[in-house]
Amino acid sequence: MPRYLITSALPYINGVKHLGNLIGSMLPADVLARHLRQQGEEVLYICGTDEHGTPAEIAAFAEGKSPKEYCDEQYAIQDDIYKQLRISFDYFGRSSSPTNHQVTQDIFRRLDENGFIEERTVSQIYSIDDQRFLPDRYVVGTCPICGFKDARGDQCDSCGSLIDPTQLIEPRSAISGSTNLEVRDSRHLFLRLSALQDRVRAWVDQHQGWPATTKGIAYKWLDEGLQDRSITRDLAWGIPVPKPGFEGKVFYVWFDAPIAYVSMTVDRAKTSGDPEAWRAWWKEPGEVRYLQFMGKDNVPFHAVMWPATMLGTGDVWVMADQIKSFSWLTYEGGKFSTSRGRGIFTDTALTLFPSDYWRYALLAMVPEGTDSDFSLEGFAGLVNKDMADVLGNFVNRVLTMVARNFEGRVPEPGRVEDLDRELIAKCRELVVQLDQELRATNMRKAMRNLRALWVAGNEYITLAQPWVAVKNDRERAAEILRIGLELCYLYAVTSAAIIPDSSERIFELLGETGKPGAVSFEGLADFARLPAGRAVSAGQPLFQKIAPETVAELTERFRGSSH
RNA sequence: CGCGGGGUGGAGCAGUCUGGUAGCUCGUUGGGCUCAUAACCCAAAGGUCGCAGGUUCAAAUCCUGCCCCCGCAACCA
Repeated sequence: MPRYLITSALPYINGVKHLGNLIGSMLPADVLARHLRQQGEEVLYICGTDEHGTPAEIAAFAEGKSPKEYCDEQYAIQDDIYKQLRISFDYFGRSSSPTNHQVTQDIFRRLDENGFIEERTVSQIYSIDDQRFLPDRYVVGTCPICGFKDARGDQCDSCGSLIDPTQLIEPRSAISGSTNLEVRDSRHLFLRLSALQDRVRAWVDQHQGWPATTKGIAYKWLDEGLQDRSITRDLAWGIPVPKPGFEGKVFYVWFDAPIAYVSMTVDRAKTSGDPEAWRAWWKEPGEVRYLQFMGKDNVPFHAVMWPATMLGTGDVWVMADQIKSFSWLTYEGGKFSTSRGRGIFTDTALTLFPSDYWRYALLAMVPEGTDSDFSLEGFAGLVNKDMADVLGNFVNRVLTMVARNFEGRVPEPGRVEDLDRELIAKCRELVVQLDQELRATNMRKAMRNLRALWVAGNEYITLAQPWVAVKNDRERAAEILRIGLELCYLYAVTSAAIIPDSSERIFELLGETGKPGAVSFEGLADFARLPAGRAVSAGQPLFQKIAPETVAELTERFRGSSH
């Protein structure tokens, strides 16, 4: 039985992430991690913040802080949000940790020893007043083609032309606005991806089970031919390059970020008392099944660059078996935008509705394959219809009838009929399917399956008509309601990975002391979990509906500043 | 001719790789039920599968061309 290693693409440290970032990497990964643990599998789910690079340095500077201080604060904020969203990381680390410095430098040395590192001189814009080199996008000026005043150094946002920063008319620093710029030469180290291309392709060829998006992007890069890529930067905030002549330079964030998956595992091993425990996850390829989750923008790095890095070391590494990529979640038909305040971000989301509402709705609309659109109306529809009407109402109607007719206790088994047997057979089949879809990371299908289970329960109660039986056939009513309670138990267990809080709430109502997330699907549909006589409680409804006025108000509030 | 993804009943999506009665959720309409958060269950209506052409006994699915939308564009996370 393999061990399961799961990683979500590292969220960048700079600012709170939006709903699209959440559904595109962490939420599906969390569901898989929870589900596998629940089935008794050995799982390690790793994630953390990606902290290096120019944007972090500039954001820190803007707040008058050191990058370290800034990252410490931002890390705490993000960490707290993911806890509230019940993302069940086994470890949520940081790419700036001392361990990552060490691991990244070690891997670099191996690449260097193997001849995959090459020195080159590149010309870049240097800002004398900012005392730093400027990445292309941090140089702005007038577009030489269309005359747009605020064209960026890499591309003009107005006419779309690709430009070189040195072509800009009246170039200035995007950081300070200074026009005191010059072109300077700087020595950098390149990773010879061209020399690793064949190995990467051979590795990609071994993985036919990847989503079409992943394969498409990976082969696109390989078919165009991998270009050698600079892995160093003239920055202060990052991992120092351990090579004579490169003092004062750091690694490019995209070099050290994926390596941080390994480092974070090492950090976790250190804190757990067995410093060598990380090897079981990264050094024993045959024993581990490794699944990565990310938005499609991250695919080139996970399917091509990072594998090239690891293959280039010549060492044994666990590499991805599955690269599960997601498309974009648009917001009310357009893009989420931090600067325009358009869209809902995770911190705000948690102040509006409970975590489970977001988890359920986002997973039901997950952009698996094609882009999908988030609208508050759609969100409210899923919460109101699926959660409140179908699941919440089911639990409520069963518990209420038990409270009124059986003194709030689990009835003794009564007379069984064909209808019951059909329901049980159906549930058994759906539970097996749900397990299969979740393991295959088919989130949409899994969600449909889960909902089908809920509908099956409502259909059963409607046909069995316990409200009639309680009047004239008590033995039959007992069995129907006993099954109704068993269905509640089954719903708690099957939805534990999706909506963990609500799932636990159902267990509480059923008088269960354990956690639904610790109960495997094995034998779940036998309908014999609840002891007769057990007191259950008819509490408040599980979910509150979202009113149309609330939808209208929130739609207006998050529409953003311009159009 | 930059790259990738997409255009399927009112809305959001699956199906396209491996051609063969067009499927799911919501919404709408009708019926049932009345235990429950005016909830639940059943049924029906509604689509020339972006446009044009081609291959085939047969095309949403394969081929060619065109139109439109979204995202990305390698010192950008």
